[in-house]
Amino acid sequence: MTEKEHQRYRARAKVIKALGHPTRLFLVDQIAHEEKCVCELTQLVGADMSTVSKHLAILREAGIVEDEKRGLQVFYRLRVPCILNLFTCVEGVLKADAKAQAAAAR
Amino acid sequence: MTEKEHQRYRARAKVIKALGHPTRLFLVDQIAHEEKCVCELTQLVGADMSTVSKHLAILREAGIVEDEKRGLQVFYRLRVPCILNLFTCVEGVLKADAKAQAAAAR
DNA sequence: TTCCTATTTGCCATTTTAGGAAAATAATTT
DNA sequence: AAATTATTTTCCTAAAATGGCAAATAGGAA
Repeated sequence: MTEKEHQRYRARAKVIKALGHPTRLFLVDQIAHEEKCVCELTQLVGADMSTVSKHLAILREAGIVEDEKRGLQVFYRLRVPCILNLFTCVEGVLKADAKAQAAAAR
Repeated sequence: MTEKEHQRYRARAKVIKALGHPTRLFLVDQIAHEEKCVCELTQLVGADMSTVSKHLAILREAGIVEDEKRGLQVFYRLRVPCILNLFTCVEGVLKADAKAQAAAAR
């Protein structure tokens, strides 16, 4: 792997890694169809607001979501909708797992 | 987020997290179209074989790749081709980033 | 201004991840 | 059987990620 290649894979990995956390996946799902403020997301997640804020910051820095401040609140929305296709694929992996396990048990 | 939901998101995150590393993304790319043995992948990556083996194990445990031992060698291949679509989406994120940066600089 | 609310940031303890070196396994070859 | 090759596992250390609490920041309302 050349240095240039490595750099490219690092950039890609940063985006994917940002999605590699249960809470952040949940957040992406929550704002998939309509923007929501941190306060609402905090309630939905059920963790400290600072924790949720930091998760959102990671998604923002990865370029997956964008934010907009209106009054006191900050609203987050999905920036790249194709992310949702990813979920379909991941479900495919999990389904293949279930099938393989069933076959192994047979 | 209920416990059941959390469990579901954790399973999904495990799959995605497995992809969230430069070397593992590179490995997936390398075996995308034809299986390769650990020895060949080790040379391509340019790291310790034990390191590469461990990365492959993470991908296997996530259900993304599968392995087959033939003689002394172990060959790895992609198990879920839709993973490759993900790369397209990630490139989209990176491209959107570049565009936004260009706009901000203007 | 002062108070209140929403959000982010800094700090800290804990856990997880990464990667190399060496040892352990496994299948071939001599 | 002994030596060789490919791979995995174990051990260990360094680095990064997590998450809550408290403090800082920012905007709006009294």
